Amino acid sequence: MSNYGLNHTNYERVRDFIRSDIATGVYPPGHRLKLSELEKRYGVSAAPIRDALQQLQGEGFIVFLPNRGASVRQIDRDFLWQVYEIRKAVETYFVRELADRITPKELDSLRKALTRHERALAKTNEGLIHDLDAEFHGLIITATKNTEAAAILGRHYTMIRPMRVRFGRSAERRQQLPREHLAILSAIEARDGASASQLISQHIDLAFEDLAKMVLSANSIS
Amino acid sequence: MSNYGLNHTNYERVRDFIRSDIATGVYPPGHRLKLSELEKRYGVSAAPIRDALQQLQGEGFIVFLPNRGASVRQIDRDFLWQVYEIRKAVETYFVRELADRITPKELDSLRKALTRHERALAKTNEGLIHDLDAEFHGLIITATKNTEAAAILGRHYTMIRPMRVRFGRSAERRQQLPREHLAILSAIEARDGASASQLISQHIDLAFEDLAKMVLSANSIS
DNA sequence: AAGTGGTCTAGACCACCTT
DNA sequence: AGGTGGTCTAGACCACTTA
Repeated sequence: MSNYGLNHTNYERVRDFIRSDIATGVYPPGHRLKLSELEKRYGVSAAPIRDALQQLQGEGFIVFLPNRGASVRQIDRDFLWQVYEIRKAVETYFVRELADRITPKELDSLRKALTRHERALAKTNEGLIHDLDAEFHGLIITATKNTEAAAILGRHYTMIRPMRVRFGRSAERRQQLPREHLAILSAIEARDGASASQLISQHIDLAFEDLAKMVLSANSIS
Repeated sequence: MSNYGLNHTNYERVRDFIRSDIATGVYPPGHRLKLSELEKRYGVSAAPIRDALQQLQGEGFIVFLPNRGASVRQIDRDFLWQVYEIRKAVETYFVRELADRITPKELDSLRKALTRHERALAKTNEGLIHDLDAEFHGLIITATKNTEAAAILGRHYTMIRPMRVRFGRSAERRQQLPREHLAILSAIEARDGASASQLISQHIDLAFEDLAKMVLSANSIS
């Protein structure tokens, strides 16, 4: 395993590799993470791998069963709904707060993120689209300086990424997405917290409905 | 170590013991959790203790520094503020949703929790007061069936417990607390989500201001 | 009863701090 | 350089599954 990144210990590197491998779908939901396989893949022995897995269990990415080790967390419809409810609660609140106190620099980074997102939507790379969508929403939370909230929502984004990438977005939704982001951005620029909050609430509802629809129709054909 | 509880492995038992020892102030913020000491205290070797510590790092209770092991997370004023902001975002949202759909049974458990809290306030057991306060707020989230939100807020409650217990509440606050809870409960009973949301927002603001004041005055004398 | 794979112990190794 | 304490390896042990 390379020394890539700034992490100094094996368990930190292994943790970041496994988290990334879960986010990119290398290990699908429910996949059993066996020590022997992980030892081969990452070239270290059991202890640093167990350290990494336990930390990821604390973060909610994997689940341990006593004497049965770890598997990747299953993302069912109910969990998906819970995550979107939390996003709505947190993002509607924070965007309202933010509208009053956002700086020109922060506004500029939001505009740039929106531009990047628009450009990505022309292509069909679902992973990139998801990440730039996440970036836009992440910047709103980052601007409020609430690192704890940013960490929680960031973990949620990472957890649902594989599902989002796998099922994609409907064509209409893909068209609507940057418009909704622009509307939110404009409301923030106009210092209209109430509107921004209202818009982001609708935006998250639509995102959830679209995802739920795509998941459902995918299930019914398979 | 006893087989107390339903946990089947040593790392699970150790994890629960350490989490509880952090919540009750046995290990204060900043305390370095040395393996040799923990091995003696819990009667097991390094591996299950490391497993437990890594999981607690994932949950946010402790922090690892590379090659320096684990210490209990420091709760500074900024983190406290972040946690209360998240509580406001989540609880104002969920109580609004809940007002429409709460069942008589859930209402009853809220009433009972309030009664227990009122009785506890007569005594001066800060730990119990905190736990029953947490119970009331926890029941609101539990009633929404969002286990992920309940887990997040529950962790936050556990993290700030030692500080809350150490600095206590002002006499006025202690008087006000059950009245505010009653007002929130009444608004929920009246199916008035907007009022309940508004009341819980003020309630959390007052709780934060009181805590911040107590911490500040304690700092200025010490 | 054998096989698989997770959990735990003992001890080596190594990074960092102190003298 | 020596000491402290965290990290990692090898292997024993043990729970659970399958035959």
